[in-house]
Amino acid sequence: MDDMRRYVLDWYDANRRVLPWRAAAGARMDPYRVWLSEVMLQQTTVAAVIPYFLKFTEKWPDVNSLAAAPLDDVLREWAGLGYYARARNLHRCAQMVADLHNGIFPADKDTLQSLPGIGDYTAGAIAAIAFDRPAAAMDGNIERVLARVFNISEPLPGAKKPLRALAKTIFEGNSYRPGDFVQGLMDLGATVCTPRGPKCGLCPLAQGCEGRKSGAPESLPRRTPKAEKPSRYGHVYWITDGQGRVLIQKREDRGLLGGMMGLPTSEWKAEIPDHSAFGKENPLISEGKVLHTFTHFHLTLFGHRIDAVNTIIPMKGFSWVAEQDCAAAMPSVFRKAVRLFRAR
DNA sequence: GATACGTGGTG
DNA sequence: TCACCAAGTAT
Repeated sequence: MDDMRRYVLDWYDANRRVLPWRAAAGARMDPYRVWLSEVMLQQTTVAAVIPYFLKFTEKWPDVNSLAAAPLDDVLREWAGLGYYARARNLHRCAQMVADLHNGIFPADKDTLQSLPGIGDYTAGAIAAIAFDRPAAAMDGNIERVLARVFNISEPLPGAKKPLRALAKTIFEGNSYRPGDFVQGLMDLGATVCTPRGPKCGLCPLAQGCEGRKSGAPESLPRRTPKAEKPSRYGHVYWITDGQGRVLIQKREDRGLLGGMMGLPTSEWKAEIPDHSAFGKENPLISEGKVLHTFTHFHLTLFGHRIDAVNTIIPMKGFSWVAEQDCAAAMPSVFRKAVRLFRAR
């Protein structure tokens, strides 16, 4: 086990990735930047996160400035990154750190985990990376590396338990460079022990890797197959005032796309909607459809345009905005819809 | 423990 | 092309 630690650290010293949230080798990390990057990286690729991280840190360089910002500003900047509960929790967490901890992030894993949006992994990662504490932190990369090195053939999520026990053994109880060890293991998983086509020839752990000896490291970790995604259908509306403005809606602040801006839509149902209900009095102009896949269902939205409706007084939650910049604050599904309508 | 919750890249 | 996947958390 100590060999593994040394191999990973040596490899990390020679191969560590340069990332915007990372300090120079050996330098102290800013807990705010560690926290912000870890939350953004939850289920999200490095490439997708980088521009958002740069935007956020430029606009809000520390936790107090983020805490002082209106939630709607934070949601606007988060638009397009997905999993919007993260942005709502991020803002709540910033306010709690600012108000309850005088703007200083706690270093203790359990205290970190009590904050909104910080779960088992993120709490361990912040404790280890920002404060160099020997805390267990198991993300998908480390899960994969461990499943291969120790040849854990039980499929996920059942394998979570033995993997978690393994992680606890590996991370806790050794206080030599715990932050670098966590990051080294993650970099190794991201660049060498990759989900497909692992580069075992470049791996510092290849010699003792049981998964490699078994002949099919790429098949690890195994997963139980996921259920097929159902489909849902609805309508999306492009309602203009004839003066370059379009009607938008702020969505309910919980649930799917909670608190985000969007175009007005009907409910999304499992049945394909019946257009004939409007009969020949149909005031809508059909504009094609938007296809989008969320985590747990496929969505088809039928587009409709209503032009020059300048007599509408927006109800609560609705407002007129300039067509040009309406998409910026919206999640991707609505950006697709805006693109559809503006292309005409 | 199971489910809700986004998005863009990839083979 | 399209199912799968990537630095998970909350309920």
